[in-house]
Amino acid sequence: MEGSIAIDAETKVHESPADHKDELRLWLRLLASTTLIEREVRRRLREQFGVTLPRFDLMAQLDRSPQGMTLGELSRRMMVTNGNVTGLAERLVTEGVVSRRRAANDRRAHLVRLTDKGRRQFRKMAKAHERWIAGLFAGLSKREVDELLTLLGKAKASTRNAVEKAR
Amino acid sequence: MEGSIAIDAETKVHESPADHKDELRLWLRLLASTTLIEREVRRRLREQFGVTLPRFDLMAQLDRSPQGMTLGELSRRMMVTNGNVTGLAERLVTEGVVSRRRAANDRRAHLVRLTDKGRRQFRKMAKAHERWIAGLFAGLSKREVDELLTLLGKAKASTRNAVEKAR
DNA sequence: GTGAAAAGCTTTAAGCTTAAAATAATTTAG
DNA sequence: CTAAATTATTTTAAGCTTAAAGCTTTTCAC
Repeated sequence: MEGSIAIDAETKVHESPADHKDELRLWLRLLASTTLIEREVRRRLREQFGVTLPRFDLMAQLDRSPQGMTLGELSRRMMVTNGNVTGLAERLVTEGVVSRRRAANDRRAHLVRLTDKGRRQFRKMAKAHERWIAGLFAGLSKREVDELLTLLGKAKASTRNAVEKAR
Repeated sequence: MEGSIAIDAETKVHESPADHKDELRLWLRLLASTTLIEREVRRRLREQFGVTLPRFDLMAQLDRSPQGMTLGELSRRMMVTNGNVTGLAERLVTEGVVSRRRAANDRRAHLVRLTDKGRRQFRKMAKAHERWIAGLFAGLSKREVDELLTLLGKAKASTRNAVEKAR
């Protein structure tokens, strides 16, 4: 059984440009799942807290670093460009939820961190956010959540590896 | 077996604000995986074809509908707002890869479709795109790809269900 | 048929995001 | 020590994206 399947797959590879439909479907489904959740989270953050997702994300990073973080580190963790973080942080400073000052040792770098107000606001939002996410995944068993975690971990590793090689 | 697990879960809910860390980790990992792939695809589309991801996405939808599609249908399939599609389509019409005309029966609606030039361009990009995706997932076995497809299908269903209820 | 509601689309204003180029400070090579 | 390379960040221009408000056309209830 398994043998014949493998042979079929091999045969296909040789008789025509390999078909990668399953991988393509996987990518489309991954993207759709993410978009669906992201859209809902965005909506609730706006309606219930009047905040945007990027701002919430930035605050979430800072919440884990009480001592603050440089803009560069923020942009790496958020997987967005430097310029993006510059503008986002600026708006959050204006709002008074983030503070910003020069780094002690390196005069190029700037440290940002949550203000007390920012931390209070974030903690409140984070609690709701965690409940929302649990609710959105409520149709999955604990086992399925674990499997997804594992498989997505592999997918991430595979992607990183391929991206690495492509350079 | 199932009973005891259910009781544990219940107990947790009562003794402390339920902890949903695994679901949260799952969401963060899902988002990270998607972002990683999306960033790479975006980069290659730009470098190798001088096209943006949203434009590629729009063309991909149209490629499946030779008879054309209304802007509303496009926006639903792409999971973006109407206004977004209006602008995107406009730029693609200017480029000459998409055509646009009033619908025959409904004078509110506009049908867009790929021009011959657009279709040729898209097909070329789509081939490369399919290879890229296969390459990014090359570290996964066929079995793992299938499992991910299944689990993500469940995740999508779970999300849709939760979003539905929340209204 | 007529008025109200819904559907399809566009416009607007604001904010997000990127790539690329520029500036300034630090590190490294020789 | 000095020139070159690297690092941290900002700026710019272009495009993407959204929510909300508005316009036009169609559908629905009566």
